[in-house]
Amino acid sequence: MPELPEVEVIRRGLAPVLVGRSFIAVTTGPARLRRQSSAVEFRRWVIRRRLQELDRRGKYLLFRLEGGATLLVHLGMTGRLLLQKKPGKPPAHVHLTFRLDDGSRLLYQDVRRFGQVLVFPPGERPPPLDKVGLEPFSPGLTPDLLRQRTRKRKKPLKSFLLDGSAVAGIGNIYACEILHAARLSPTCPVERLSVEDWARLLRETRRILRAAIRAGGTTVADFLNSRGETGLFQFDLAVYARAGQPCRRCGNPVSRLSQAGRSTYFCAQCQG
DNA sequence: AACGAATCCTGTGCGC
DNA sequence: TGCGCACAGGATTCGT
Repeated sequence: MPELPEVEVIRRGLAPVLVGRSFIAVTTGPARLRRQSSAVEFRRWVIRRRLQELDRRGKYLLFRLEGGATLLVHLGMTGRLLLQKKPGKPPAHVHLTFRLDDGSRLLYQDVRRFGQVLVFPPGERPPPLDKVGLEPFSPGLTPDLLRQRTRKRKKPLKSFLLDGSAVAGIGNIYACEILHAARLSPTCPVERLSVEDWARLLRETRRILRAAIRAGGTTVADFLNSRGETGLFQFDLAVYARAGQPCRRCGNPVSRLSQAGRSTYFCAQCQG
């Protein structure tokens, strides 16, 4: 479900409430996530540890705990982190419940169970982070670097954006929107892009991600922030899930094709 | 090495 | 109304 903007919206919602608090109990549900630490590991490294910082890398959330352990959360497709101020009837598909020292609860809910919740002891770098590319807002990410990294590579531009090894945090929705905004074809092999093309792509990437964060993320089906609220950026989407409807720039009907098993929405006129 | 495809899950919405 | 099928925002693993 959530891409970089949605994860960042969750981070910004949780950080002011959670930082400085400590976890006092953890409960695990009957069904396991794709990747999930054991209850014993959670108790050992998370319980009675104060939360010092809440960071984000790509689509990963990193809870930095007192003593140096890290709790890593990836929301997969349908994961949610929900904050319950007062104990109430928990919603369905809650797989983890963290109780806090002020009586509130942090729930991890995930219908499809594609998510990950893993704890890493102090000093251990979480392996999933090794494959995460540069942050889109990092000053080190430049058009020249992108041009260098894509020499003699024939991967279609859309797949390149999705795989996250160069630029982190972009998923299917924002890949489609960014390519449309930059007027670049999703099928174009990356080796054919000029430095000017990469500069435009990078500019539009930053503009769209920033706007989506400001709008509280995109809710197409499942996304809710930590307070259970939807985002608003779905009303600003130019192409995603709009096959057959007129392109907002030129009026041509939006096309749809399948790339690497995912739907790509684009305007054949604007993105030729 | 660098691609694409299949895979892990459940829920929803469509056509018949 | 019910059934089967396609599809859904991600990351990993496997085959070519």
